[in-house]
Amino acid sequence: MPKNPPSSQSFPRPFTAVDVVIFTVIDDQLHVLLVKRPSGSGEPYPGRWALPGGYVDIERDKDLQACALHKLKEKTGVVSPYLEQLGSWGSASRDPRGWTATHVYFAMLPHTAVKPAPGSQPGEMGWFQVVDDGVGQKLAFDHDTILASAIARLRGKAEYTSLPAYLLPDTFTLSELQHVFAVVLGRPVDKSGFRTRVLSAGLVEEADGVRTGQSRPAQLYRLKMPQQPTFFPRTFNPRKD
Amino acid sequence: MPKNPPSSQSFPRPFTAVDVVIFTVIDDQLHVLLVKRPSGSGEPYPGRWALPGGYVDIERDKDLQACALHKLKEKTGVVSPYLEQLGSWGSASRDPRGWTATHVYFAMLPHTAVKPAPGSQPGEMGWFQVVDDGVGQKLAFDHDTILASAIARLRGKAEYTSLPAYLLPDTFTLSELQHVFAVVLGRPVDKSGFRTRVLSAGLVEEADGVRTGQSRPAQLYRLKMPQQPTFFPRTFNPRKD
DNA sequence: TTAATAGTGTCTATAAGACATTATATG
DNA sequence: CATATAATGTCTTATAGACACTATTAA
Repeated sequence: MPKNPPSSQSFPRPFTAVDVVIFTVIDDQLHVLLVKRPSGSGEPYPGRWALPGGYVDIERDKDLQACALHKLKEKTGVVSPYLEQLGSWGSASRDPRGWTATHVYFAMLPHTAVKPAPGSQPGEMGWFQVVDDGVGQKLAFDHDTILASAIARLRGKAEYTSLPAYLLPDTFTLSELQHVFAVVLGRPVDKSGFRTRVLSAGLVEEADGVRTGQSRPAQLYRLKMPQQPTFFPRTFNPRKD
Repeated sequence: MPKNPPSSQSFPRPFTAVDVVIFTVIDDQLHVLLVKRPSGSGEPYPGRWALPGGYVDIERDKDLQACALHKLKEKTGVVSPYLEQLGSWGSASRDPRGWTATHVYFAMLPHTAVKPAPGSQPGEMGWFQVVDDGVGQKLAFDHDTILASAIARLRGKAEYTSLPAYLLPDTFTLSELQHVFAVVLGRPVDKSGFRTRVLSAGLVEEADGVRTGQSRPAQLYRLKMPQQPTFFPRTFNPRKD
């Protein structure tokens, strides 16, 4: 990062922001968390829904990921979610307040882990169902584009990694796991093939206990290595006839 | 990106930079372009090698990608390379001059396309062979980490996409294509399987002419859709015996 | 004619897709 | 016993891997 006014560095700097795309599954549907833009004067996109985020505070945030985790905890109470970087968007035109670059993170949570934020007003924040490549309404800034990119990433990675597993609580049955893959992929997933795939990849290990219901109880499992997603040797590849 | 001093926005802002990891193949080896840090007083990491890049100029650069393309053209003369975003790195500590976030791009070029930059001194810029996860020496800033991440991305994507094809000129033989995959993956690639894979994925189409040499001439091919990489239905998966 | 590389064919291994069958719980 | 879902089994198909074989050029 070379040649710029040595010692002074007084040239104008863009704004630096962090936004977080937070996914969860509610009632068997993929949802994303949005917050309402404030309506004060001078505020861009007043009243519009937007991804949770904000400017980097160089006093408080030691790095970008810490900033993202902070915003995530603020909105959901969740401390260690699955979090990966999605990308960054920066241009002169995306924010009327000036040249802004935002670093976007991508989080996945079981809905059971979310605690309503204590100090927040109802109506300022909400879970929106994901339909196709968005939430069916225009968002603030370029957040439509960013959200579409996050959805594409999630669906794409669901074809060859274990990502959707992070939408479930710590223990789950194989049927629940299969179901959350089907929800993310938007198509049915074959049971037998799915089980072989998951078990032979060493994605899960048995946990104590079973899930009881109206029928035969199901074995509980947990992720063997929750720190990082597992890569399957092949993508899902349904026959096209 | 909400709630901050309305109207004023006079809080301190991080520096915003763009760096570019530029890969090419020289003499059958993967190489990356590095530039030497200036040695003036107040300059961080004087004399060290670093990724080409620099601060975003909000007057000149309309967005991050334009900034990356500008830096790429400046160093190599190349105008439309394969370019994708790698990620961003930002923290209080990665640059002694202050809180800095850099947006890193990832480019791939045929070495034949590179024109020596007109105004640059020799010794200020060089192609370094990639060995394992770096270039065998400590780089400026956190550029070791960034470079390792870029190498991992390239090798990883070579397992299931056509990315390495962007290291070749417009037309190439299937043997040349197979060879550049072997160079990137760091292991031999079977000829027959590779050809079926490439041809049935519709990655390439025949171009006019053949490559002549000491033996049977080889058909030339070109990428069918150079705008975006092709995804193969499976990863490479050599038997482990 | 030989060397060298281009290009094809054959066989096997792996894992997914489709779908049928068996197992085990509740009511 | 009926029902529901868990769990497993069977058969087919797609594609990679290994490697042998044929084709076509130059020297």
